[in-house]
Amino acid sequence: MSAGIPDATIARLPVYLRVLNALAESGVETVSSGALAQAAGVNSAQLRKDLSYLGSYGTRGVGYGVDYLRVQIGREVGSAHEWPVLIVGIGNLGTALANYSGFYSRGFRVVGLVDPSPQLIGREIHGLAISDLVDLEKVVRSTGAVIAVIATPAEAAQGIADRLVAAGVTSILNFAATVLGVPDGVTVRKVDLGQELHILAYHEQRKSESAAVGRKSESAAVAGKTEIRASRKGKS
Amino acid sequence: MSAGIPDATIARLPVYLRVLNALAESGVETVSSGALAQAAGVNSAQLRKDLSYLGSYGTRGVGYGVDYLRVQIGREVGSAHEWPVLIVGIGNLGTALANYSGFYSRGFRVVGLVDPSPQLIGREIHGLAISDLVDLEKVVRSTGAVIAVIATPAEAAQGIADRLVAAGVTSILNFAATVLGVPDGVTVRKVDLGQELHILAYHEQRKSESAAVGRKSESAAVAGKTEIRASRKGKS
DNA sequence: TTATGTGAAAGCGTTCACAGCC
DNA sequence: GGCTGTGAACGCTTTCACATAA
Repeated sequence: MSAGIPDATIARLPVYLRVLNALAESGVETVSSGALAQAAGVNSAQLRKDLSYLGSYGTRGVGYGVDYLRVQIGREVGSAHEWPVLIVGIGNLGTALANYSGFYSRGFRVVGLVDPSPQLIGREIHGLAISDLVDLEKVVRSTGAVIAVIATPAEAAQGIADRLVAAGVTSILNFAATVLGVPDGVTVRKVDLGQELHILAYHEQRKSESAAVGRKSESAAVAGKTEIRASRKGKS
Repeated sequence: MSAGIPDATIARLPVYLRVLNALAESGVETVSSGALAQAAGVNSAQLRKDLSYLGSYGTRGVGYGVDYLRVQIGREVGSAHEWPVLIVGIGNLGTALANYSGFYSRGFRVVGLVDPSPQLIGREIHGLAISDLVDLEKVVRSTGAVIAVIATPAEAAQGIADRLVAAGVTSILNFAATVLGVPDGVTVRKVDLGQELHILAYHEQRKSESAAVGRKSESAAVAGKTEIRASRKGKS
């Protein structure tokens, strides 16, 4: 069954898929959960549990068939479905997103670029012309996009979100530094580029603090959980 | 005490700070947890719990002093500390990050930009010239940066990470689509721009599936957890 | 014997609900 | 009376540990 897969797992599936693709290119035919997990940077139990949500695609005592698993994950990841995506705000970030090849390989198609700047309107990125912000609703309707990315300044974000929702968009990825209010039934995910850096800085500070303590009393610092290893994303 | 604040809380503090700054500008002197929480897009209990990690800075029956709370959060968020940050890979994403004002307001200073492209070397962003990748170690040492951002293609990321670590960097924010191996004591956080979009698409698919079911049997769809509301970030 | 698949335990983070203080 | 601060409950995620199957 493919019902109720946790968000955390959904987020990792594309990573597994990328590793599997690399393995397939190297001619590897079978892979164990341990090897796959290491390549993907996760615990092997986690990998097995993640895959178990999709079904039992491994062989006990052997491992997973690389090609078979690629197909299975691919189905879930949505190579099946091609999602048209609209990007609003074609500054540096919006341009980076429009150029981002990672979207394409996951089944996303950037079908619309919107910006209010006269210097940008009409310019093309990968053959797609930037539309005027005043035509936002028109672009949403003509492309049929239900997923949109907001990469505008914070001040503009709420107004654009309102217009997107009114035009039929039901999922928004928000890069603007503001909290968006949307009606029920619309999903918003917020990405804050500063946030991640901020968490790093916090740990960095704690590292240097405990190092300072360590100089005073060696044992105390090393005890009480050293736990400063390479960490992965929490995320959600 | 400021020991062991959860990552999730650390990630939200800057949001609170931004809201408080806006309130202060509007001349508001006191704010309740409910009002602040709403503006920040979180549950009021969550906000109170988050603030309780910093200390007891509110007044029961009254609320929080806007200015006082700004100072307290500001201390924790690191306006105290100015973090020099290095960005490697000045493509669209790297440029977007170099221009991102959100870093500055959180106490980060972009002190180095590095790229191998001859077309980019020497160009300036906000008065900071792009250095040659071959001088990476030199830049790390001269700037004293311990935090670096990797915004390069996936193939280059691991090699650059190795060089950064060897040069003394201990925290890396990785935008490249690859898992970085680093020694103990070095922290890596990975940001995958496709991942967030991917989670949105998964929910979008489930929305349309349950809508289809809804057309067949109205009650079944609405029962069993409608739970499609505006969601926030899971973080990690 | 080997490696998967999965209940059970542990760990985190969020939310509830109310005691405590102004 | 009102709002903060927080123990307890809840839910989601990760990890352990082992039964299960090749």
